[in-house]
Amino acid sequence: MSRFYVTTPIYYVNDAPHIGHAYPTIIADAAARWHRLLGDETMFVTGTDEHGLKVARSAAENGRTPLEQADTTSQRFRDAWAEIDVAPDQFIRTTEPRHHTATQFLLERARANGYIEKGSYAGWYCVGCEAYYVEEDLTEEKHCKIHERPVEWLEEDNYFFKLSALTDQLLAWYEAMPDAVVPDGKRNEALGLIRQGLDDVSISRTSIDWGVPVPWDEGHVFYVWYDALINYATAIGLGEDQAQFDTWWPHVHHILGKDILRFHCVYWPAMLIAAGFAPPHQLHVHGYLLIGGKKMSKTGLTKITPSELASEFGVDGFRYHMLRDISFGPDSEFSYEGMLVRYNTDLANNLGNLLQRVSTVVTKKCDGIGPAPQPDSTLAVVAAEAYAATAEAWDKLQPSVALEATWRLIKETNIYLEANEPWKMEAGSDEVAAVMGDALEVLRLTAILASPALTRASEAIWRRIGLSGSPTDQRLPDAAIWGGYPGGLPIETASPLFPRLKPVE
RNA sequence: CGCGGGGUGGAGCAGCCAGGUAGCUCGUCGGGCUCAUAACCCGAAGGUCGCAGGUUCAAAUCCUGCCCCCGCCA
Repeated sequence: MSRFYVTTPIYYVNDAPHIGHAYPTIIADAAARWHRLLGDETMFVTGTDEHGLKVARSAAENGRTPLEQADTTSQRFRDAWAEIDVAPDQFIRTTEPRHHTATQFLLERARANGYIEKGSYAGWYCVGCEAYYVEEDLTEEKHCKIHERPVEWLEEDNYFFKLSALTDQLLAWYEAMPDAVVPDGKRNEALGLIRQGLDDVSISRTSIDWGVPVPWDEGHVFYVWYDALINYATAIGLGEDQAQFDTWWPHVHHILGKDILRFHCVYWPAMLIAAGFAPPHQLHVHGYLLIGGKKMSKTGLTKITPSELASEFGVDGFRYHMLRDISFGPDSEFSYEGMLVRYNTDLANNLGNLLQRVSTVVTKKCDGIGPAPQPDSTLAVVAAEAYAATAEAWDKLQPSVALEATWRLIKETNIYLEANEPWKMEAGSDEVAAVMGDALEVLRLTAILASPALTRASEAIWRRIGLSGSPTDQRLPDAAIWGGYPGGLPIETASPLFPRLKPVE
C-alpha cells in the first residue's frame, strides 16, 4: 500500500468550464480511481483560482464583490465536475483562509531564506493575461496579441522572487530526477527555459487588493499566479497541519498543460526550494486539444461544455473518449466525429455488444444462470497479460494505453466466442457452461479494469452479471486473478448498455 | 543563428529515447456467421515513415542540413 496524490491545475473563475478543463480533470479523476482500486491512500485535488485583476474588474462590472463573483463561478466548476462523475477529495478555492495561510507561510519562508526582495517594475500590462509584456510582444497599436485589446503602462513597487539565484539548484534537481517532468520532450523544454537564463520575477502588486496580502508589507498582494501554484500545498495542510503536509509531500503528481509549463516546471519547484521544501515528485505535461487544427484555450472563442457532450454520449462515453483517444503529451485533435467513432467502436460494438450476446446466450443455453469460468481457459492468459499492461500504463499515467490494453481482452473474447460458437452447443451442457463462464469472467474483469473510465457502465455490467457490491470495492491485483467470477448467479438481459449512435447531419 | 514540439497508407494515432520484417482504430473491397446493438469473425488492397545527405551489415528510429506547421519567450 502506498500513497498517491494527484492534482489538476486550478481553473480561473472568470472562465466557464469547457473541455479544455475537463481533459486533465478527467485524467486526474481516473488516475485517482485506479489507485483506489489498488488500495492506495489517494488524494485528488482540483479547484478554482480566484484572485487577480481580471476577477476584480469583472466583479465591478457586474456590481458585485469579487468574492460574490468567485462564489458563483467557482460553483460552476463544481457542478460541471459532478455532472461527469469527477469526484475530487478536495475542491480548493484560493479565497479560502487556509490558502492565505499557506501562501503567506511559504513565501515568508522564501523571504527568510533571502529569496525575496523589494524592487520596482514598470511595463505594459494586459489585464486579460494578468501579465506584463515587452514591446515586441505587442501589436503595432499596442494591443495584446491574445486579447487584441490595449495594454496599460503600469509602474509599481514589487517584491521580486530571486529566481535567478535558484538556477543551479533547479538544474541539479532536473539532473538528479530525470523523470520529474514527463514526457521527455516537455522536460527538454523546461530545461531549455532554465538554461537560457532565468530572470527574477515580480510576485506582488500594489495596484489591486484582490489577492493574498503580503504579510510583511501592507498594501501589497501576491500576484495571482504565485498564490495559485501554492494551492497544491494548501490542500495538504501547509502552514496549518505540518504532519499532514509531511504525509503527502512531495509525492505529488501534477497534471498540467504545456501552456503553463513555465510556471509549473520552473517557478513552482524554485518556490519550493526557496522555502526549503522538496520540489514535486512528478509533473505530467499534456498538449493542447485542437479543434479543426486550432488551439482550444481558455481565451479562445471555441467553447464546448462538458455537459453538452456528456448528454449526447453519456458520462461514460465522454470520459472514455477523453481518456482513450487523446494520447498524453502531444497536441491532439478533438473532434465530434472521432468521439462518435470511438463510442460506436469500443463501447457499443465491442463492450456493449459483448455483454448483450453473452447475456442472451446464457439466458437461452444456461437457464439464465451464469456458470463459473474454467481455471485453464485460454482467455486466462490473455486476461493476465491485459491486466499487466493496463496496470503498467495507469502507473505511468497513460490512460489511452491502459484502456487499449483492457480492450484487447474484450476483443479476444469476441474472437473466442466466434471460435467456440456456444450458441450452437446443447443447452445445459458442460461445454456451453465452460465457454460462457469464461466470457462472464472477462466481463467481471472488464468492469473492474474499466471502472476508472466508465464510472457508470462498470456498475451496470457488475449488476447484470449477478454480482453484488461494486467493482470499486474490488482490490487489485487480487481481483484481477482469473477465476473470480463465482458462477451460479442470475444474469440479467436488458436493453443495450451503449446504444449505437448515428452521426448528426 | 532565442527555446521547444511536430510532419508515419484515405482520416486519426502509436512506434523514435535503449536501430533489425511499419503497428492500432476508422474507412474501402471480398468472404463468413446469424448468439448479438446492420453488431461479431476471417481475409485483401493501400505507406520510398516531410526532403537531401551521413553513420551502420541494418535507419521511421542515430547524426548533419533544408522545407513546412505549431507553441513558448512576466
